[in-house]
Amino acid sequence: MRVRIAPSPTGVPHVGFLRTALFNWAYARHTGGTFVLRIEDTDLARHSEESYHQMVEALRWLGLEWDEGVEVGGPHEPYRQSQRSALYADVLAELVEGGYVYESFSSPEEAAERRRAAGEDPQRGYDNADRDTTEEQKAAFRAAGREPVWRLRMPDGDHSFHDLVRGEVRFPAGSVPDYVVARADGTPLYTLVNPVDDALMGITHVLRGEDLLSSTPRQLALFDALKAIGTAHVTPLYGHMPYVMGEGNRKLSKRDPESNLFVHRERGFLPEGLLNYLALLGWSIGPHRDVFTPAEMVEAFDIADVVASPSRFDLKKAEAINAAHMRLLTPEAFRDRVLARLQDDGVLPAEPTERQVAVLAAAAPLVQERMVLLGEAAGMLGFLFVDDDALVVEEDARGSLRPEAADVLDASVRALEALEDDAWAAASLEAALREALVDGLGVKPKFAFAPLRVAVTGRRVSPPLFESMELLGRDSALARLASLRASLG
RNA sequence: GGCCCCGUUGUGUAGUGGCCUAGCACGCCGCCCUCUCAAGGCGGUAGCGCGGGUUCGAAUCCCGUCGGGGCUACCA
Repeated sequence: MRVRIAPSPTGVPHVGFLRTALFNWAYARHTGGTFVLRIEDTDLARHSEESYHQMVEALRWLGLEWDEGVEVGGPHEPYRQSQRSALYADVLAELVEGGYVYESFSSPEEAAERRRAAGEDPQRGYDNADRDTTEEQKAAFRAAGREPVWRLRMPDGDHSFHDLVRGEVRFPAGSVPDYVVARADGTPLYTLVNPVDDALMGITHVLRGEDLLSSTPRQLALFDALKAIGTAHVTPLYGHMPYVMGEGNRKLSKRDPESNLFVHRERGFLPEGLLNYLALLGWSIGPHRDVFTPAEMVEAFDIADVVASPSRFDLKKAEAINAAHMRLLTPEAFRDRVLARLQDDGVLPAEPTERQVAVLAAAAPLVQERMVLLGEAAGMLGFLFVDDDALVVEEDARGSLRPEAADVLDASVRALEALEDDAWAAASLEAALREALVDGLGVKPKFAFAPLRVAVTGRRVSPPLFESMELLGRDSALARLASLRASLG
């Protein structure tokens, strides 16, 4: 079993493509087959090296490692079409020799005109009229300075095949015209190159996007010819993945930020979280369950279980799945990922101090089930790694303060200062503050602790207050209480 | 226009003739818990596009219809 993905590096990595890549990868891993990465960069005008690197990076970030292909090599090198021109020229020559392709001099306008003259819809395209052009006519065209393209002669009759996800698909005779496989100058088109590479690389299953469904009869016809000339030995089975939709009723567009894998990474999705969500777009691991690991997916995945109908990319659901994966992480793994993210965000240095490492280790478990995305780490934990006088009290936090905040802070400071140094721990802090504020001032817990949270963390939402104060330490906590108190006048 | 694909609550799905008074998850709403926010618990909201068949029985099979999408390049 050999599958491949063949991205055209013309943009940023799109989640729809990545979902297709994921299904290919999972199927290969499930069956013990081989996953190939080939780059379709025949259209030099549109592809970019930067985009190529992004494709590779995106696949690796998601953990979709390929067994053969660019960067890792393999028995069918090279894996970039732009470097395989000689191969295509050979195959084209053999197709010409075998009479499977022919020279076609009609321009699109001429074909349309003939359709009109015959009373047909000109939009039906080329009409196979050049199949019988005589050598004399060809000579005349050439004498007139005209150049032909090469077209594959489509077999007569209906074209049907068994799609791995949709079942039997049939195209009636005459609905698929002979199509162009190479330009006049011999440069091959995608229509030739894609099946030729699949043939040469021994691809057995082509799992690709639904947009290619209607070109399948043409590729199957080419495969027949390739087999006849000895280039292909097996015809792959085809399966077409449904679209990933965006807002409204349209495909998730390249211009839609949600389509860009890197914006999700930047926001702090876990690779396994996003992978899990992508898998849910058209596949289900089973009833009553939708959170699973890549390994569990590999174990369960079968292309036959992919649904045929398009699905909408739902960021809310994606985030919920990611949140579940955050909680699934071991505390150590979670801490490590948070550390890396905090470093990326400039909250912690590349070489954190022992103290910072210790604080993070103690703090991470406090936020593991409060975070949906890694990107929230800086906001949730930043207060632990900032100097007291540099703490920013956010606007909405300050705005949430009630009139009794000053009294609460005063009482808190008094109670806290009375606390022995070795009693500076969450449980005793809570006991002391409850006594002073709830019992002493008669303020409801909800309102008693809010000003403290704002003072200590600068935010309305934070890790648990007493644990936070313990981590911060006595001096820092008291300084922040005093600071907010002073700003209240 | 032609051809192709698709059609279960707002979203993703389970469902392959009786287990379906259609399950699960996300979302949304409410309640509980609670130092915030989460997490967790409980409850609620909302669906088989429509019309005909076939059958004792249809979300499941057939036909039609409507709706949506795609393809229809000397792009990939």
